[in-house]
Amino acid sequence: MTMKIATDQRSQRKQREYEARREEILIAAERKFAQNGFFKTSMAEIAEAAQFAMGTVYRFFKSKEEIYISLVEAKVEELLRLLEDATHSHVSPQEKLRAVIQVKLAFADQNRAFFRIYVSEWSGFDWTVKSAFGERVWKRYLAQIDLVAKLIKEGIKTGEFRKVNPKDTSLAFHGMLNSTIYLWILEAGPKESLVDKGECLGTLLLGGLGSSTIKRSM
Amino acid sequence: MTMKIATDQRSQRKQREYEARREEILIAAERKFAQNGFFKTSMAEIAEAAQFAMGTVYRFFKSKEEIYISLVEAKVEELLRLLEDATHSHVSPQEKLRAVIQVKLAFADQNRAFFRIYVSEWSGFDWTVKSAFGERVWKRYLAQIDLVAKLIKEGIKTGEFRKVNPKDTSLAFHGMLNSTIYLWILEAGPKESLVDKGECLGTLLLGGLGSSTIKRSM
DNA sequence: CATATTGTAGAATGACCATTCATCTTTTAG
DNA sequence: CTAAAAGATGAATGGTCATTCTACAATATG
Repeated sequence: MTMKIATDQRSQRKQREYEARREEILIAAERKFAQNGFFKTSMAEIAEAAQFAMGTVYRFFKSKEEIYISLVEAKVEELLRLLEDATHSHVSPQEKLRAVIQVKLAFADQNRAFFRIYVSEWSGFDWTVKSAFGERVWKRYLAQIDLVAKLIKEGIKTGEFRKVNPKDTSLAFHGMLNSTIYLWILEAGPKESLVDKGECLGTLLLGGLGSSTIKRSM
Repeated sequence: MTMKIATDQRSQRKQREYEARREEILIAAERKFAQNGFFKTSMAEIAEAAQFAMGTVYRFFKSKEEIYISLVEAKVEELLRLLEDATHSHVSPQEKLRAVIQVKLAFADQNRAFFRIYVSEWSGFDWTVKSAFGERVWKRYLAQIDLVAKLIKEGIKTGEFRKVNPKDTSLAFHGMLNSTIYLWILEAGPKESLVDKGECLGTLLLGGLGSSTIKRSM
């Protein structure tokens, strides 16, 4: 019996170590993919960056594609979850909208390397990796759009927002966010804070560019 | 002498035919690249689509990369020129902004296949093809942003626009446009008109989402 | 019409890289 | 300590192209 327990514990440790190694590979791969993209990153590079031999990497992932998929999918899901949470913890549509901005920008701030991949893929992804995957990621993106579209619809109902097409507007909103994030990734060293731009974006979206006296019900 | 002229004319025809063939290859390549992206399009496919043998394609372009570059660069330049023209033929910043929207959407409408490439590259391009090129294309994109940023600055000066950060706002504006274009490319058959969405985008940008009474001087 | 020149063809070459596998090393367990 | 088992290794394999090259066709020239 004691034997059994000891064995259990040891295999638990094994399990943990396995996960840790897997994680290390993912992190190394994230760095490489962000640097050179999917096609121009070789398994040899990934293995080297993770400090394993190629064969070993294959013990953890059955293909290069699988690494990529694991990477992107995990993060996309995390982001979506964060967004959902954020919108649950606010009441007015306007506040929710601002929360979405904050969450997304903060996430990008935290996951710079990943976003480098994601933003360049969200648009043209289907042709990169098998489409079953592309579709799953795409679904998540549409879910984000939907989430915001619902907010907008809600706001229209309460009279807080003008009568617009919710989906188109949500889409435009995401475009605003993504382009802001992407330029920041390309240009900024860690100098300017991405999150700071959220305030401006929120105001722009809500109040528009026109100079007619704006009532910003903060 | 007559000889000379005849030869000249013949060589002119040759010249024309050369250009025409080159063009044909570009068109075929555009279709293929839009379909499968840069990496997953082989020279064999391009050659077949253009109805030439591979060796022949290489008489016109020295590499696959060169085909891609010619393709994207020509269009990017055209778009930028169109945008510049459009902004010269209007007076108020607001009109100019709406013109930008119209031109860009109309261009996408006309160049569906190309935009499929462009929008997926504008963000993550550096890793696809040599960066000297990536940079040139990127410059054009920044030029678009600058163009609009200037409009905005102008509008702020005339009091027509609110006091915002012109560059950030311009960036957000382009994000709106690009995401709208891209979803349209992915989803729509030729059913809905992209250009029709321009009206909504313009109004959203100028008047914002907030329900405060908007004065749309349209 | 003959031949020189220019254009076309697509098979052969060579580089690259994901994946596999025979071998070596470490860990486990009796 | 020692024989299995499990893990790690990186050279070898095989497939996929971009690019080149040699042979073939069309066109120009005299």
